[in-house]
Amino acid sequence: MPRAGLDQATVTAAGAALADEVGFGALSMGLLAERLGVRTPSLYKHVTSQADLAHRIAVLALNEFADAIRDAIQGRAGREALVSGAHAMRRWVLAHPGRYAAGNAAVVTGPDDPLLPAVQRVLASWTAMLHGYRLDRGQDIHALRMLRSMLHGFATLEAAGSFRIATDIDDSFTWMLDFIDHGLAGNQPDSRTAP
Amino acid sequence: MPRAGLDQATVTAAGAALADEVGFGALSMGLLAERLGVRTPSLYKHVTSQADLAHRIAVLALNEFADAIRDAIQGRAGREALVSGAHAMRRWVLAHPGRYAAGNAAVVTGPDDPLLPAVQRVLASWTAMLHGYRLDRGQDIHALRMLRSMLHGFATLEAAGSFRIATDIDDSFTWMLDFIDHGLAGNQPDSRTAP
DNA sequence: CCAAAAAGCTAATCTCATTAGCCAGCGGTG
DNA sequence: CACCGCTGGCTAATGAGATTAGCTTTTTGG
Repeated sequence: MPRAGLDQATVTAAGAALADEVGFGALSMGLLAERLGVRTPSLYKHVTSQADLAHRIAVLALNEFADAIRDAIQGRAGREALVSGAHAMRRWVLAHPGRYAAGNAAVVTGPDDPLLPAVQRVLASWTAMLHGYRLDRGQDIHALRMLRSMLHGFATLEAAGSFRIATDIDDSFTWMLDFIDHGLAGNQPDSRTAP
Repeated sequence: MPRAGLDQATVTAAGAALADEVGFGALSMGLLAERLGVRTPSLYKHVTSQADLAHRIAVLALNEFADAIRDAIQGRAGREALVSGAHAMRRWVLAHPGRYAAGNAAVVTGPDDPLLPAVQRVLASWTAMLHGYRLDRGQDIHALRMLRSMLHGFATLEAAGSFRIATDIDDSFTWMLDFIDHGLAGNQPDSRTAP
């Protein structure tokens, strides 16, 4: 019988896809093996452990995530960049909840962990976007943390189904971005939208 | 030999304490049993399953969480209430990471789930706090969602050790609360603090 | 003091992750 | 074309955890 022809990348990609389908927490070696048409122990020829698999999925996920945000911010500035980037992030998380969870659960293991550059890429995009607001020195780090908190919090709460009231969640997200934009733009409500 | 004298409440409380110590994810029936000086199967005389235990911990946690926020907001309004409540929440999460994780992982199972009133209590406190800002009709729900996203996001990122830069995290938290307060107060930076 | 309910315990089952050891397909070499 | 070594897949076995079954003994109401 011919071999399945798996390799690290294939197994990782399949794991990521499966995590999106069944939830990162429900991802198991057995389920993944079945999905790949192989017996469970065979997976260990490509990943050293379930933790290793999870880490590889996280690296893959964070790079895709970084790509999505970078592309959404490209060529835009200020409010445009904020809104585009934030919506891209939200869309990506809703489309890839398992990958997002894997990325959040991952821990940097050492100085040459490929997770590190992936994380940096995400932060670099947000930082570049914030530069458009020309904040005072020292405010950048606070604004970045606030932005991350807000977007990450919104994404996880939404993914967890914690927004239960009927009011449209899209509206809340847009409202929140407006709030941030106005605040960052220096409390000058209409300065950016007036003709 | 005398009995250990356990009951549901004791087991749940011990489980919550253990979750705070070792992390909610590392909580196991065996570890809890050992902590209580009993054999693992004995726990099943008090909780029906590990999922049941986790749910009970979540209910306990959310009620304690609600208490902390209610107490912090009591007797204050506007910025005072926001800052006090937010700091109380942050302090509570840092002191009880396992409980907080249990509360987040919990899912409402039915219409008479005791988790429901606990969640409502938390939301009610935040809603009451926001009333102090006299927002326009329809804005409340958006502001509430933004507040939850921001605080939950900050708390989870901080608990996960995701804020790695040296800059003081306390400062970022305070900066974020100022940002929110200013925005909610209607983009009138000094209207609330001027004599 | 007695009987039933409650709370512990041991032994056994099941699900998973992981390891050990065997065997066959594949690619390159003579 | 036959051969060799590596690699990827397989079966069998181990070990941690959750959970269940069934037995025993403390507790408690009468």
